[in-house]
Amino acid sequence: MGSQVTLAQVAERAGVSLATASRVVNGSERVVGARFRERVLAAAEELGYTANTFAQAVARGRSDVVGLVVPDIQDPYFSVIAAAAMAVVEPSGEMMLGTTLRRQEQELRYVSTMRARQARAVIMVGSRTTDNTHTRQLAEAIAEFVAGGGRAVVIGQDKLGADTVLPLNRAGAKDLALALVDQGHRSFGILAGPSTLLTAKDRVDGFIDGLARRGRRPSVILHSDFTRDGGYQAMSQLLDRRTTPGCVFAVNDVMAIGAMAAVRERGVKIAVAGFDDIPTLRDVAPSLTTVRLPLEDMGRMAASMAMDEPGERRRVIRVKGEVILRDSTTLVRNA
Amino acid sequence: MGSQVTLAQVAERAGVSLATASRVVNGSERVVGARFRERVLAAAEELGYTANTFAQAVARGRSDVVGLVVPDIQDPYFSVIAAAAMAVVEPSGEMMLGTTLRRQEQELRYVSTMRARQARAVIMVGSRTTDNTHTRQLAEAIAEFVAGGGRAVVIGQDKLGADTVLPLNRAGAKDLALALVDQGHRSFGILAGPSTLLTAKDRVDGFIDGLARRGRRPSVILHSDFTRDGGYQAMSQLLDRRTTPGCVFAVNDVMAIGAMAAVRERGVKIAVAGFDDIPTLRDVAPSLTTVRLPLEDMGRMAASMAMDEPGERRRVIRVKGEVILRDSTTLVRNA
DNA sequence: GTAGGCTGGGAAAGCGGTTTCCACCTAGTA
DNA sequence: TACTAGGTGGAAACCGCTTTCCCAGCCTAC
Repeated sequence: MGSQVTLAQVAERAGVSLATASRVVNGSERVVGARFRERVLAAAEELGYTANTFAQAVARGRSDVVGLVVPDIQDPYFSVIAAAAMAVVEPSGEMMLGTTLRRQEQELRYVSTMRARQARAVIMVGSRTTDNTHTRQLAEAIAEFVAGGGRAVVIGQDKLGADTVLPLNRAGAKDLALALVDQGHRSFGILAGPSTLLTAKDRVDGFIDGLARRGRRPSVILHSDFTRDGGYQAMSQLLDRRTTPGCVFAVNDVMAIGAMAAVRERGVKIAVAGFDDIPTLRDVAPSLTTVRLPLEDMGRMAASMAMDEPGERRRVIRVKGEVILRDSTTLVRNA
Repeated sequence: MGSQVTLAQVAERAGVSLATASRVVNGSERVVGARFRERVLAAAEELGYTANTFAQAVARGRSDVVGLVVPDIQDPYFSVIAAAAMAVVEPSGEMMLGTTLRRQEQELRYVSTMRARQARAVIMVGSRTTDNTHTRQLAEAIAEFVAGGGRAVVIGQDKLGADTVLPLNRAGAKDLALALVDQGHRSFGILAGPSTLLTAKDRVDGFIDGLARRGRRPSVILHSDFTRDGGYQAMSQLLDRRTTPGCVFAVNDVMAIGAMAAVRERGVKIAVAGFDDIPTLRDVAPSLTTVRLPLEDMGRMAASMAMDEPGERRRVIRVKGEVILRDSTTLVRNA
C-alpha cells in the first residue's frame, strides 16, 4: 500500500522525537533509554519501516555503496572475483555494478559516477594499458575520489596510486615457460592478446624470459582480443602458417579455451597452456595447463580493503601464480 | 580536490540562484534563458561539478537505480542475462547487484532493500519453488514495491504478479525428449535438480511427457543441486548403479557439464543432454545437446520492461526453447 | 493606454534522514 | 546542601537537490 514508511511516522507512533527515533533505529553514539528504545522498535516493526538509504547517504555525507567496475561480467575471471567480493561487501554494504565492455573511457566515467554517489569505495578490476594518457586521467580521477573520502582498490593495475591487488604476471609466466621446457617442449608460440594491454605484455615478457633461461625463444607471437574469440582467431591464424610450434601459450585461460577449440576443430595435435586457472577449466578436455591465480582470494582481499577504514597508507598485495601442469601440455612419448 | 562540488557552488560562481542552476544542469520543464544557461554550464564545467545522485533521488522521490537479483553471478546462465540487462540499463540508469547465493530469504531481503532505495525497478532472476509461503511473501513484497511506484520484472517465475519473462520449460524439455527418442535413444535417466525447484520440475515433467508420447519412461530420476557439482554428484551416483540408462537428461547445462565430467572420468559411454544453451557450451567436448534459450534476449527484454514507464497492465513474455542436437547424444551406429 | 498573458528568475519549502546543540533531570561529591 | 557532571530527550539546523510559488518585466490585444 501507500508509499514508503518514514522515520517521522515511526517517531510519531512511538511518541518520541525524530532524533530519538533515528538514534534507535540506526544506532548512534548516543544511548537511548530502554523504555523509549522499545517503543520505537515496536513502532518500526509494526509499520514495517525500512530506512531510506539515499536519505541516509545525503545526511551522513557518505554511503555504503561499493562500486565494482569490471570489463565484462560474463568472463569467468571477472565473475569469480565479483562473486567473492560480493560475499564480503554484502553483509554491510551494497554493490553497484559497472561493466566497461572493455572500453577504457568507461572506467573513467564509472569512477566519477561513484564519486558523485559518494560511494564508500570503488573496486576496479582492469588492466593497465599502454595508453598513458588514460592511465594518468584514471589515476587523477581515483585521487579525487580518494580525496573525497572514498576508498579505491584496484586489481591488476599498479600505476594508479590506489590500494592494489597485483598478480605477479611476469613471474608466473616465466615459471610456466620453465616448466614447459622441462617437460620436453621445444618450439613455442604465444597468443599474446592485445598489444596495448600491459597485463598481457607482462605475461608475454615473462614467458619469453623463461624460455630464454633455457636457451629458447618463441617462433611466433600473435596479437588478438583478450577473449575466447580472440584466442580462437589467433590460433586459427597460427594454424594457417606453414610451420606451427609444438606448444602454444595463450596469455589467459579464456583465450586458451578458444585456442583449444580451434585446435580441436582442425584435428591437429598441439599443446596449449593458459593463465589464471578459472573454474571453467575443470570441464574442458583435455584439461588445461595454466598458472593458477587465487581469484577468489583476490576478490576477497580487494573487497576487504575496500571495506576498511581509509586513512592508512597505500597497500599493495602481490599474489603469485602457481604453475599447474595438466593434460593439454602432456607430451606423448614418441618420435 | 577537497570534497564534492555542490550545485550551490556552481550557482554562486555563475551568479544565479540555486533554482536556475538546477534547471540548467539537469533539464526541467522550465526553460532557462541562453545567457544564464551558458554561465551555469561554464561554471559547472570549470568546477568539475557532478550531481550527487543520492540527493537527487531524495529530492525527486525516485532514483534511476535498477536492482538485479540473481542467485549466483558466477553461473553463466545468470551472468549472460546480467550482461545483457546491464547493456540496456546502463545508458540511463545504474545497476545494483544482489546475489542470493541461492537462498530464498535473500530474495525477500533484496526486494525490500530496493524498496527502501526507491529503486526505479527490480529485476529478479530466480526460480519458483515449492515453498508457497515464500512465494506468497515474495509476491507481497513485490506488490508493495510496485505500489510504491517501482517496476518489477521477473525472469522465470510466473506466480509473482509482476511483469514476467517466462521460458517455456515444459515444452522445451518435451521437444527434447521427442528428439532424443527419434534419434534412437531407448533408455533414459534424469538428473532432476532440487525437488523443490519448480523450474527443474517443469523440465522433468516435460521430458517425461515427451518420453510418454513415444511410449517410454525414464528408468531413474535423481535429485541434486542445480549446479555443476550437483550434476557431477548425481551422475556419479547414477553410474554407481548396476544398470545405467543410455541417455541422461540433466535439467540445466551446468549440471550437464558436471555430469559429463563424471562420465569422462569413468571412461564410460553415455549420452548427455542439457538445457539452456549457455555460451560455455561452445567449448565443451563432446558438444552438448541442449535446449536453446535466448538468454541475451531474455535479459534485454527484462531490462527493457524495467526501464519502461510503469502503469500499463502486467506483461508476460513467453520464450520458447529450441532443441539443438549435438555430439553428446549422437548415437554411434553399432550393436 | 492598459489589462491580461507569457517568460523566466529567485526565495523558500520540502525530500527523509543525521547530528549539533541545548535543556532537563538525576546522581555524585565535598 | 549546594554545585557539578553525566546521561538522555527534543528542537532545529543541515545534507544537496528539486520544485512550487511568487513576482518582475515584456509583449500582445482591444
